Amino acid sequence: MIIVIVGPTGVGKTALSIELAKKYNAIIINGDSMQVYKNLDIGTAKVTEEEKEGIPHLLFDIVDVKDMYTVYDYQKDLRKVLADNKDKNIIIVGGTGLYIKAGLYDYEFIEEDTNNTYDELTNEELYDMVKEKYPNSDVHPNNRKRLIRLLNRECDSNKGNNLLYNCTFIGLTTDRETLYDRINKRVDKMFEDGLLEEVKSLYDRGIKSKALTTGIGYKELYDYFDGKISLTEAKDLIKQRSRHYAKRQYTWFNNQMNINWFNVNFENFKETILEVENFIDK
RNA sequence: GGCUUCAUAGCUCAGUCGGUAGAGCAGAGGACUGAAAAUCCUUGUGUCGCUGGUUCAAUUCCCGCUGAAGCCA
Repeated sequence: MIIVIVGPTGVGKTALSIELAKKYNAIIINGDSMQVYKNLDIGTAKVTEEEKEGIPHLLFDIVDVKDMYTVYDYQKDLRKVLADNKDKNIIIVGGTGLYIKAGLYDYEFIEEDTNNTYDELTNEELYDMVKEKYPNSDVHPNNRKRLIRLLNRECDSNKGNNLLYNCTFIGLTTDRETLYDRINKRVDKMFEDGLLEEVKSLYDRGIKSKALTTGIGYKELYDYFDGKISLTEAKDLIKQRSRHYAKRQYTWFNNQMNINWFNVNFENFKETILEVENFIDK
C-alpha cells in the first residue's frame, strides 16, 4: 500500500504522516525538495527525531547543502526506495508536486547538455529557436529558464500522465485565511526555534549553493546577513513568499494530480485523522 | 489662533491644462518533464474625503466643512 500525503505548506502533513504510519505500521518517505538536504531543519519545518516516534524516515537528510540535487535524482532515489520496500506499507509526504509526480508517474528525463546557458542570446532569439525546434511548445518568451532547458534537450517528451504505482492520494487543505494565518505564525515560531542561528552557521561557512539561494527562509536571511535588508523585512518576505508558494502548490495539486482533499480540523485533529483513515480503509 | 500642504483601488502613490481615472505592492486565477521553496503568464469600477457653487459637463476650478501633516505665534 502506498499513501501519498500532499497539500500546501503548513497544513499539518507531517503530523498526519506520523499518525498514519503508526496505524498502518508504515515507513515514511520524504516528498519535499528541500528536506532532502542536511542541516536545513528549522527553515524547512523538517520532522524532529522526537516527532518521528521511531518510525523509519527515508530520503530525508540525504544530500549535503553544498551539493546539487534535482527532480532527476529524486525520481531515481524514490523508485529505488519503493523497489527496496515492496513488502512494506509506505507513506510519501511532501509539498513538491513535481518531485512526487515525476517519481510516481511515467515521467521521462532525456539526456541534455546542462552547460549551455546561451548568455549571449535575448529571450526573443531563444524563443524563436525553441519554436523552430518544437513548434508545439507553448512556453512563454519571458520564461528564459525553461526556454534554455528545452534547447538543451534532445527531444520533447510528452509522457508523464500515467501512474506507475498503485497509490492513494490524500490532500490536506483549509480555507485561505486560516492557512495564511498559520503560515505567518509558523514563521514567527521558526525564529523562536533558532532559524537565525541555523542560517548564520551556514552563512559563516561561506556556503552559497542552490538550496540556500532558492530556499524560502534561507535566501532572505542571507540577504539580511549581507546587509541588503533589515531583519524585519526579511521576516516579512519569508512570510509573503511562503504564502505565494502555498498558492502555487494548490495550482499544481488541483490541476496536475488527482487528489482526494480533506479539510483539516485544527481544533480536533484526531477527527481529521479518523476521516482519512476511514477513506483509506474503504 | 493664523498660514501652508495633503485627502484618488485593501496599502503606497501617479494623473486628469474640466469630458467620471492608472502604476507598484497586496489579493485572485493559471502554466509547469534535470534550480520546482524555482521560473513564468493573466487579472485593477474605485460614492477620486463631505457639502454647496461656476459650467453643457467637476475627481479636476471656487466657497465652506471634516480629518492628517508641517510652519508661525
